Order: sequence, then C-alpha cells, then structure tokens
Amino acid sequence: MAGVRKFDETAVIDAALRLFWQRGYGATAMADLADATGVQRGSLYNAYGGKEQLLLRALDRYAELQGSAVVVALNDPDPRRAIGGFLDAHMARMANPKNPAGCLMCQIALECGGRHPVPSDAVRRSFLRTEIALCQVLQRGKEAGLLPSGADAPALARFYLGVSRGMAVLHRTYGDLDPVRDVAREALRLLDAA
Amino acid sequence: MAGVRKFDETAVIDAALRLFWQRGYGATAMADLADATGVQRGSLYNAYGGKEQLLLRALDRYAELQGSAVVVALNDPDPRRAIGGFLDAHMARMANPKNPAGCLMCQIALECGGRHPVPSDAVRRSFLRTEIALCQVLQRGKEAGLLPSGADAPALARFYLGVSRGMAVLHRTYGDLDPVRDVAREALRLLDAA
DNA sequence: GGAATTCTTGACACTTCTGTCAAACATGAG
DNA sequence: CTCATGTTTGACAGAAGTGTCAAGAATTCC
Repeated sequence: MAGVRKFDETAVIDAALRLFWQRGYGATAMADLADATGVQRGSLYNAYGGKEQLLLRALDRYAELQGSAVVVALNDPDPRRAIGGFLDAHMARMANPKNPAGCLMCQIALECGGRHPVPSDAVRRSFLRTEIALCQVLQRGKEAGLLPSGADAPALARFYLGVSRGMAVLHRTYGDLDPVRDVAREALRLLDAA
Repeated sequence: MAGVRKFDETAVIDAALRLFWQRGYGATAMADLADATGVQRGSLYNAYGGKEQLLLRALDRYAELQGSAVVVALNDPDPRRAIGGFLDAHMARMANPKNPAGCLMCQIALECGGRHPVPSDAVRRSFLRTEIALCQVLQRGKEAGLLPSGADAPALARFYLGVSRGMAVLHRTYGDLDPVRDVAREALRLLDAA
C-alpha cells in the first residue's frame, strides 16, 4: 500500500456536496470541484471515477448530516413534537447561512428526474426512508392514543414529506424563511385538530 | 414588412416549454429545440435573441396554460372547494401523460435559483401571484363566515402554495400520483377542522 | 417589376466540459 | 535500498454548446 492519497477525502465530498447543492449537478463542472478543493481534476477521476459517483457520495453525506437531526426529532414518542421537530430540523438547515438555499435532495430530484437514473434512485430511496420513519412515528402515536384512531398514518407521512419538500422549494425561490415558517406552522395544526 | 417568418411561433414556444420542463434549462440545448421544431438554430436566435429569452417565453406560456385552470378553481366562493379545485388542477396536470412530471416553475426555481436572476424573478413573481390569489380566496371565505375567524389567511395561502410545490416534487421523484393525492387530501382537511 | 426589408441557412470562432493517459512522483513493504 | 503499487500532474483528444455573421432566399410595398 504505497502511493498514498494526499488530499482530505471528507473535504472533497463536502465541497462536492456544497457545489451540487448550490448550482445543481449539470452546472457543476469537475474543474469547479478541482478549484474548490485544490485537488487536480485527474486525481478526482482517479479517486472517485467520475462526476456521477461524486454526486452519489455527496448525497450519502447529505443524508448522513441532515438525517441525524431528523432521526433525533423522530425519536420523540409524542407524534406532534416529533413532526414539529422534523420540520424544525429542516428549517434549522435553511436558517443556517452557511448552507445554500433549499435542499440538495430536491435539487437533484428535479434536475436528474428521468435523465440520470442512478442518482434519481438514490433520492427516491432517501424520500422513501423518510416517509417510512414518519409513518412509524404516526402509527406509534395512534396506538398510544395520541392521535385520533381515524388518522391515516401513511397518508399523513406522505403529507409531511411533501410539506417539507415544498418548504425547500419556497425557501430556494423566496430566499426567505418567513413563508417556510408559515407553512410548517399550518401543517402542524393538522395534528392538533381532533 | 417583407421576409415573413416561416415557422409557427406557438409551436416553438410549446416545444421549448416541453423541453425545459422535461430536462431543465441547462440540459436543454438550442440544438435540441432546433431538432424538436425543425427550425434552424440561427432562426431561433434571430427570432428570440437567445436561450434565456426563450425560457421566459416558455414560463409565460406555462403560466397562461396552467393559470387558467387555477383561476377558474379559485373563483369558487367556497374556500374549501376553491382550494380543493386548486390542488385538483395541479393533479390534473400531473395526471396528463402528455406532460412531463412535476412542474416547470419548480424545476426552474430550483435550477436557476441564484444563478439566473431573470428567470428566477419570473418564477418568484408567479409564485407570489398564486400566493395572493390564494390569500384573497381565504380572506373572502373568512369574511363570509366559511372559515373560522381565527384563520390566518396569508399563512394558509403560503401553506397551500408550499403544499402544491411539494406535490410537484413528489410527483417528479416518485413518478406516481398516489402520494400526491394523499398530500392533497390531508392538506385539504386543514380547512375542515373547526 | 423592382427595391427594400426581413428571414433562413450553413458555416465559423470560441468556450467549456468530459474522460483518458503516460510520465513523474511518493511511499510502504521486504 | 529497492521494488511494487498507487497517486499526482499536465496535456491531449473529442464532444457539445453558445452566439455571430455573411450570403442567399423570399415576400410585401410601391
């Protein structure tokens, strides 16, 4: 094992994450990544294979970074607090001025939808994982009597998934968190009723 | 006024609309448009000036086509039916197999956010128009006693705007209308409560 | 019919991007 | 120390994209 990698692999993935998030997949060139990290283009190809693989790594990293806050929130046994925390986690990400606006997963979902099956599938799986986690929280809440017995847990899970994605679109469009907060607050009221 | 334009301008804009919607702005080349319409690239530059102007025309056309159904729905004096119709109009668009998945406005909002101010502004204005129309409907409903007096019309308007954008993201990601329907149904329940 | 005006066509120049590769280099193992 | 292995570097080839332009074609107006 000689000829040892000189650059910080995490730094490269984080730079890729940031650039893809900011500009999207197509508009991010390997040269941009090389500029941002100081690593030569050839080294990136050697280490990762290509742009698409780099995107996949970035998506994984994103899921890892954002997912942890979401998992913590969804561990709350009270579904209202859990979902509230879920939405808050997304808002906290958007409130952080160091992050690009919106959400990387949505960015890639729309841009790559259809045309790049591999990253599209990765995003779809990520959405599905979130949907399932939300559904479990709601189902648990229902069984604990914290939600009306008529509540449709799978549909509500999709609802909150959709709401969180809508929040990201609004944030990217308006560049402002106020509308996003309104959406979250109203969405949460759905659990108060009844 | 001699040397008359040979091609059908509406057909060109519609092709642009379709291509930008399907592939996004960056991934659609002028050559693709030329191929799709049979009009030479040079003629397109001569007639429209460039790719960005073509995108603006496509956005206008999209707003015109989709907007009419939305306006009809929002004319209903009953806010619940109006909002239901608003969400249905979006679902009808997504259910049409001739249309690409998702929503052109969202596509452009995410892709061009920050990097292309002109189309970004156009999308923002479109979102704002929708927000205002929704707000008026809700306000009217409130005044007519069809909604609880405590209802926050501006926040609800943003909520339904966000929900509709989230639906588009889900549709593009899952390629399926079922989750979208769930989101709409749950979102609408917010007006039933109280 | 002639002239002026506008559109069309194909080619051109330029830029940007991807992916590859050979040669130079560095490092750990033996 | 030397070799084997993997990395870095810079250059290269090729593809694709944008925007421009001069020459040719067509059409309306007079």
